[in-house]
Amino acid sequence: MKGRKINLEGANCGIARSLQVVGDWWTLLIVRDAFRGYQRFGEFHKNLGLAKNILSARLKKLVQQGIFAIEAHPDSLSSPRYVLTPKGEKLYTVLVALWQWGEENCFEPGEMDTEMVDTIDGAPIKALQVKAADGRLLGPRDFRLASRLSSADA
Amino acid sequence: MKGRKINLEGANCGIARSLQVVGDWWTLLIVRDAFRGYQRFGEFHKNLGLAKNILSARLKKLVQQGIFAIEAHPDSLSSPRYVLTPKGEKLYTVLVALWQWGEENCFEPGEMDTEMVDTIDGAPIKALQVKAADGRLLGPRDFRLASRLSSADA
DNA sequence: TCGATGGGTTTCAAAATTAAACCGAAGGCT
DNA sequence: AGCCTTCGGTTTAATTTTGAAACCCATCGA
Repeated sequence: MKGRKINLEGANCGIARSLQVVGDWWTLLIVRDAFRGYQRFGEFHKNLGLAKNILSARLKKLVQQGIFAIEAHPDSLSSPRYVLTPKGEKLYTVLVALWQWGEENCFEPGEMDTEMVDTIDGAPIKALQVKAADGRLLGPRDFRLASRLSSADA
Repeated sequence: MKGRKINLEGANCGIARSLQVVGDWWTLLIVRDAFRGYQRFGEFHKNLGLAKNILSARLKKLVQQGIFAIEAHPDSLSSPRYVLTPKGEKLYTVLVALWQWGEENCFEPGEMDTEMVDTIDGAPIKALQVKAADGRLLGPRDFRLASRLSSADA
């Protein structure tokens, strides 16, 4: 995946396309921090501890791809702020999914000391669930990929 | 992120932990293909077009981390099969989230010709939604990270 | 037995990541 | 004004990772 390219097979797949955008090391952590309220280069840098040139490259790429927009703070010529665009904000579902999977599968019970809570009432948010069109809960093997056009697939 | 390590700050975060496991290039595509039914080294290799040494390294890591298990096909000494463990299968929510984000944000309207459908009735699955404990729909800015222990945070 | 597959490992070049040094602009202080 | 610090990067050089291709070996089929 050297040149940020994926073979053609995958390019037609939503997952592959998403990963082309946010599959880089650090990228989703930068986005996560943006949700935490970070906006400035130095904030991301200090919090994540990644090399500045890499952060610079990632932010540049993310701005190009419309995940972040640069806000050149209007009231002064101060340093640029990187703010999530609506497209970037929509990644929250991905972050929640990763958070939940990590919480369930990558921590000792009771090890994790933070949680995602509802801003309004402070209650933990509900676990994400994959559901069928009619609302049935779907498990890991209850869905498949199907061709939308042409014949109704096998 | 060179040595597959994340700084301490992030290590306490479910997202960071998840990415330590599945944040590598190719990894989630390998998992995706596993959901498609691929099990053999050569299948992943041919379909993804990644270098064999990298595939080898990824599979090894994923097996170690309990995402895949090796099934040494019982009825013969044939080649190993890489099958998802329950832990690996639970990644489907992450894949669905990435799929949906990609579909909405990385394709021209009508460009994508596949979809995720319910195995039972073939209907497209419902869009994932982040919800509050009480069922309210939560938007990108309607949640935050909170400390679980100690004082009730600011 | 011979060639072809499958499933890797080894090797080496190309590319990405890193840490650290450097740089210019803006702000604060005296 | 001069000086120092901070911020937001870029540049450079060393280290890692990745990728492509070559190679290995066990099994399979004829």
